[in-house]
Amino acid sequence: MSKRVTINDVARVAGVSRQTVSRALNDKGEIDGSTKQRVLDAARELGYRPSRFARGLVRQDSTTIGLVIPDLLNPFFTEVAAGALEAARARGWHVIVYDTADSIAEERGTLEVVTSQVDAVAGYFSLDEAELDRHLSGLPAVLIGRDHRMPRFSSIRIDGEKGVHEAIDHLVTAGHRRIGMLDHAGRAEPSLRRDWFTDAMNEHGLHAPVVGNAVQSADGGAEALHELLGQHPDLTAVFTYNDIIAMGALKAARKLGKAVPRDLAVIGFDGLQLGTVVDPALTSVALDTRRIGALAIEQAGRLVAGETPLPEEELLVSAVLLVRESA
Amino acid sequence: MSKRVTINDVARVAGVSRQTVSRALNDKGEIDGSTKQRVLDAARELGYRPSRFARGLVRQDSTTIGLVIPDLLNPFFTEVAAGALEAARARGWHVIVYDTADSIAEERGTLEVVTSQVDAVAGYFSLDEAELDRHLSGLPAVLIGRDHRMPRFSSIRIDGEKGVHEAIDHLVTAGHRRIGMLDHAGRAEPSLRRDWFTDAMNEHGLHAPVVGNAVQSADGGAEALHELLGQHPDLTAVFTYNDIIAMGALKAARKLGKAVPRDLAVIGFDGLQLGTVVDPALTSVALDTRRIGALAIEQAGRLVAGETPLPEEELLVSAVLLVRESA
DNA sequence: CGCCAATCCGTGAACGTTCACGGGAGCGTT
DNA sequence: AACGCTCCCGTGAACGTTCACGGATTGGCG
Repeated sequence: MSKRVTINDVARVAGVSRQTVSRALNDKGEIDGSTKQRVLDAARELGYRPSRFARGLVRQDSTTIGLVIPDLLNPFFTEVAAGALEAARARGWHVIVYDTADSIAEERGTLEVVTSQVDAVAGYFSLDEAELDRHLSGLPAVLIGRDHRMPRFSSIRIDGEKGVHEAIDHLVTAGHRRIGMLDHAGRAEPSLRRDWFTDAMNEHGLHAPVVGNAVQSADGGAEALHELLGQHPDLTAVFTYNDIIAMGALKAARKLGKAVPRDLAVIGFDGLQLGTVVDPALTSVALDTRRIGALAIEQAGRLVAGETPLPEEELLVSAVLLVRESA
Repeated sequence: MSKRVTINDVARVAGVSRQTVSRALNDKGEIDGSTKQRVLDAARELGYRPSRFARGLVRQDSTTIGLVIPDLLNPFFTEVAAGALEAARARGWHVIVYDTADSIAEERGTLEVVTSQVDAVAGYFSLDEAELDRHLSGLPAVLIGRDHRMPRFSSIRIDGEKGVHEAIDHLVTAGHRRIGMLDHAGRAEPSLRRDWFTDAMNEHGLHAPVVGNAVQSADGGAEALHELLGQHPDLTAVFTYNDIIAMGALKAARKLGKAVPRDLAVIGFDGLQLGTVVDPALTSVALDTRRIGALAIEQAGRLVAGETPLPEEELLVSAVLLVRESA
């Protein structure tokens, strides 16, 4: 548990002053070549590493942003995170990733600790704004996929309406009439995506869409499709809450002896890269996931830097139909 | 670009001293209930947030570890990262994630910047130890999946030998004799996994194993299988460098009209959760990915905290055959 | 009334670095 | 010889917080 080696130790060993050591290490000018080398040698000798705290304290740059994600193992969030990391790297910012494990308790715990570690936070939150505000105590925050009422927040909006309409158009054009949906079983109320689906169906004069609920996993999707087809064997197409569920459905369909897309068309939501590894490749209402992550980071960074934030209309990510093989 | 609001501002507004503000915010004792409330109100009013730098400077706790990963979109590394995040959260440590985008240049850039932001680093590096050491300048480092020679490093060793032997045993028992491998095409030299494969084959008296090279992606795996089967149509089984490649191979096999595992058995490496969403579910030589990440973080954290590091034998992660459906 | 303890609060110092400024040495110019 | 310029280096201050200590006020008790 030895004391930390400081810049003064290096200075003493090299026979110079603090400032000269600082100059040597930061490649500032105003220093002789030979003394610079001497300082560098001394630093290496002593195993000196500058304290990031002391350094951060005096120069105000160095921004790090907290990225809060419900579940890194969910490929959707992985892609968002990847986009965020890329954007941050381009700007020289740092990202601390927090995985809340889909748990409210963990989310609270994360919020508790995050304020003292980052300059701003972005991500997926499920707490209401009042509680968020209370925990964050003034920390700039960017909410993804969710609108804000308090002006202190910023948000990245996801618009899937157009994409879902395209998907249903695509199915109807191909002759489908009996189209079901696999919503997710997580929250109490039906999802926004389900609303888009219902609207799109109504627009084609197709009513009473059949809906099943799936846990957010491939197995959940498989089970839900089983159940749904058990009740409504005449369905010729299904739209799912997301790609994970769709991939489960794909597998279940094959087990049931249904060829995709001939006997059953499947359209997912998210447009994951992963959709290409299954057979047939998944047709999906695609979101630009990397862009979502990049926008979130960009906005968060601007908020802390005091730059002019991105305008509302640029914070919108729209989905489009990505036709592959499953429909 | 207003000045930062400091603890002194809060103190002035609340009509107390710095120290009292500090006490109020950190739930220390020795403070009257009413003044504490007054301070808290003032802090909220002003939007005060303590500087993490100043705080970190004076109290020496708060460790953050850098996690360096070649490609977060690769599900294998995602699982490792998830394990790392979980372990870090349990310990109250923070993790800054760096994605080097599979590029040496980015890896160098990351190393350049990482030393000033974290207390230790863990992850996958492709630079040689000498250069690593030069860039890291004394920063504790844990190498994953790779042995170290310099005692200053620590490493998480991956042993796949037993698992690969199990895999080949499994195939041979099922009657397979003509078994090929899809190695990865990245580095110059053949992989360790290929060595294990060759050894296992030799043990069964099966020589001259046929090997193809695949880019690390599903498409790469598909292409490589095409090519391999083109040259050696009599193969009845393939072992692949990893699951991603295997999933591509799976898809390619189906396109070629080969049923898996009847006409062609496929065994991957990694044991990704993802292997269950494809059909048939992927048989694989499985690694405990979460444990890899957790061990890396644990060891890195111990190094910075000065705790006794984990002994060599605990830093070993062994692979075992995970039989699902594709073989 | 005097004393002690408990409770609450404030003041200097320290953490380790960079910034702003100043100063000395050496050399050339007038 | 005086001056100015360039090059190199050092000293005080500042960043914002917590720690260690000491002081003031109050209440209780003999």
